[in-house]
This record gives sequence, C-alpha cells and structure tokens, in this order.
Amino acid sequence: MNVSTKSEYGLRALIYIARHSDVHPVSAREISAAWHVPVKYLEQILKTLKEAGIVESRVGLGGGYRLTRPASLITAGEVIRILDGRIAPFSCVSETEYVPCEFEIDCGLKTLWARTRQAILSVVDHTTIADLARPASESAAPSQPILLKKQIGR
Amino acid sequence: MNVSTKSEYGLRALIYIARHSDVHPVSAREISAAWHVPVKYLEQILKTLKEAGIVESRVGLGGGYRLTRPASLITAGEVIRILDGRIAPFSCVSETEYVPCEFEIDCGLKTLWARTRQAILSVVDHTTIADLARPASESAAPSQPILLKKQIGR
DNA sequence: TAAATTCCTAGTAAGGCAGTAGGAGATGAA
DNA sequence: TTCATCTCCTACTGCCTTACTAGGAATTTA
Ligand code: FES
Ligand code: FES
Repeated sequence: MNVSTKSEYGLRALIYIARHSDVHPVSAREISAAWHVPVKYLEQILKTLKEAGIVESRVGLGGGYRLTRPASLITAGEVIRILDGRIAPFSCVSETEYVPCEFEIDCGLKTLWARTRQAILSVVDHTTIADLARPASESAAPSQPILLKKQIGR
Repeated sequence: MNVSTKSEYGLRALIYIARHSDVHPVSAREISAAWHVPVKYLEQILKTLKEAGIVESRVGLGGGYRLTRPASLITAGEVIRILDGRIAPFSCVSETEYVPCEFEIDCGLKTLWARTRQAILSVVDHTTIADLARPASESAAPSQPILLKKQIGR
C-alpha cells in the first residue's frame, strides 16, 4: 500500500498548474523550483500526463503546460492510475488491469480486496484537482460528488 | 497501491488454520499443498506471524500452527500491517510509521492521503479472519463492527 | 542568434519482492 | 532407538521497480 513519488509529484504539478496558469503556461522549471522536485524527472512525468491528455504543452521560450480541462474535471484517481498504474490492491479485482486468480472459488480474500478497492475509489475518484488546489485552510474536501457515465474502473 | 504475496499467503494460511485446526494443529506443508504456496516461503511468513503473536506453534511430528485468539478477533488490517508494513498510502498520514513531509503547509495532498487511509482502514480493520474463513457463498461481509479500545493506527 | 523550453532516449544505483537453499533441533510413532 | 515429520534459523539470489541522472534534439520567442 503505497503511492509513488510519480503520483505525488504529478498531483503537485497539476495543483500548481491549476493555481498559476491563468496568464501564461507554467514551465517544468517553475514547478520544480516551487516544490523542490528534480526538473528532469518532472519533465518525464508531465510528458506522461500530456500523452494521457491531462495537460497540453507549448515548447520554446515562454512555453510550458496548461490543463486541457477545468481542474474540477480531473480526478486524483485518474492521475494516480496514469502514473502509478492499478489502484486496486490486487489484480483479481481490478477493472483496468484484471488478471484472474488461481483460487477464485472459495477464496474469501477476493471480497476483501474488492471492498478495499471500492473504499479507495470512493475517495480518489471523487476528489478533483480543483479540490486539491484550494488552500489547505479551506479543507480539501470534494465539492460535490462527480457524476461519471460509467464508474471509472478499478 | 498493492498488497504483497506475503499478506496474501499469510491471510490464506490463517483462513486455512481457522478452518482446520480444531482437531490438531495445521502444518505449513498442509497449507502449502492446499493453496499451492512454496513451503519454505510459507514457513517464513508463519514465523513472522508467530513472532507477532497471531499464531502459536508446536514443533515435531504432528506439530503445526494454531491461532492464539479466536479468528473473530484477528483483523485483516493487523495481518497486513505485520507482513506488509504501513497501510497508509503515504508516510505523512501514517500513525504507525509517521514521517513528516517537507510541504505540510498548504500541501493539499495530505488530506487526500488521510481520507484514503481512513477508507482503507474502515475495511481492513473491520474484517476478521472469521469473516474471511466463511465459505464464499455466504458472502464475506464483516459480521458486525469490531469495538477497539483505541482505533488501531494508520 | 541566444535563451528558454519541451521532447526523446538511455542509463543506473539502490532497494524490495519473491522466493530458494540448507540445515539444526524437537517430537511422536514404530 | 530410530526415523519421518515438524518448526526454527540464517543466508543467499535473481528479478523488477523506483527514482532518479545524463545528454542532447527540436521548437519557439525576444
Ligand atoms: S485473491 Fe484473487 S480470487 Fe482470491
Ligand atoms: S504529502 Fe505529506 S504533507 Fe503533503
């Protein structure tokens, strides 16, 4: 049970972008300086995020990153899934990376994993970058449940 | 977000012991054969569980393992913590292995991790080996909330 | 043209995970 | 008393993942 630095840095970067990209796009260097994250590492993370369609970029002087959608429509779960892979604690209960188990029959554990997954999803899939970007004092509670056509897997 | 094979095998072993140790203790070899888990690996896991006070053992012919407490008083969370370490997704929200972060002030993430941890705990700390040992058909739902003097950390 | 920026590919050091290996010592049955 | 069956203990190992570092190519603006 652990979330990697990729997800951590990725979310931090998105929070920063959400807060500061009104005027012009935000560069990796700027984020890196703000949060003390290695620039080159951050570049890779942002590249992944770009390929996943979370951010868009502009190269060259004055370039940087911007969100492709309002921060209130990007969930933490989505970001973690992109950067860390599967959220479910076990592959036999993952929707996005489902791998069956040898003992599915009479394996009491499956239900436990499924419940755990559901519990995690109920948090991360209902917390948006907008929630996180709010100053800490205002409490980073999800504004309101997000409606999804189909519950995003895992 | 992942639970290791140690926790998986450990829980499986405890489930097996809960089901079959009425007459005589259960040997590692027996569990290993039932679940296709490497014996030597299982021995190590059971040893850890013994040191943590979850099982007791008897060496020699006819020996094996038994639970030290009723299965209904051993939670999955406890076992996972013993075998996998920290359950919280991030160290700054762990009670048992707390390590502070550099940016605790205005770091919107902390709340997210804390909520996630709480969600996970609400499942794993309220599911017992007894719940898991019930046949799958009866649904492995926790019988009833467990009362703890003080909520076990993380 | 120069500086800033993203994009792209490789490499790498350390640590964790999932075991394997090889006994030593206890115990009960024959 | 001997033998098979257990647990107990320590060490080792191969593989994979994580968390970066390194070096530059291409693009854009001043
Ligand atoms: S752990 Fe996947 S079915 Fe039991
Ligand atoms: S991640 Fe620990 S305080 Fe922000």
